[in-house]
Amino acid sequence: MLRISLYELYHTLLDIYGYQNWWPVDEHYHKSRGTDPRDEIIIGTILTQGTAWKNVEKALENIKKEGELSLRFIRKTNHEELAKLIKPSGFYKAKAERLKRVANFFNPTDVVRKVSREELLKIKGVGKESADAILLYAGDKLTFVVDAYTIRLFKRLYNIEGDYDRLKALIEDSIPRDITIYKEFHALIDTHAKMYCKSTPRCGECFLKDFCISAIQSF
DNA sequence: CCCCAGGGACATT
DNA sequence: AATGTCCATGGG
Repeated sequence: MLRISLYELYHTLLDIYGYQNWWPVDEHYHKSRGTDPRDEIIIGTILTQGTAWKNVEKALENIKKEGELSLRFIRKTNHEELAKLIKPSGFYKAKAERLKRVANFFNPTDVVRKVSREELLKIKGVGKESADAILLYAGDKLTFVVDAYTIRLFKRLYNIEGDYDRLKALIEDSIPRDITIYKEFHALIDTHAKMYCKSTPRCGECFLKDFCISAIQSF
């Protein structure tokens, strides 16, 4: 028996924070250069692994400044140069290799809409969250993205334990099967987790405390 | 100084 | 199947 249904949670977060419009891309950049904005989403997905988005933005700016924010640029740039450009995003040597593998996978381009989750998961460096993020935000495929914030919020709010696929299935079965709602809900969860349901939560100020199991007990 | 951030691979138990 | 460790920069 949930104190607040998942769909009510979605609407509550939407009322408070408004539309997040994820995934953020520089539309003007891609329009003026003829590059694919989906490339930016795929690149950002790898760069943000275990890393604050602020640091990813620095890396993306470096790529724009010194090269081109596209998968073809990733393919033609050597490892050392690529690693140097993405250094601010951390884990840069591993991420340079992951970017190369993903960029080569999406060659020829425009297969992102047809690719399956299983195929993406075969790429070393692409786990469940990255695969789902690419599918949902770059491929407009109806699949929900679970991340560390989702697991933390749902554990506290509902006492639902992690396990990626179980949580993913639960959410997909609890809200309307709509691409925009999937995109927004995931983004809203992250926004709320960053502002209130942080590593050390600010339960006293949180507007969800009356619905939250953890807040009542200990915070 | 500490902890944490839009994860994932790999080793250990 | 769970848990630990490493990868690494930058901000609070």
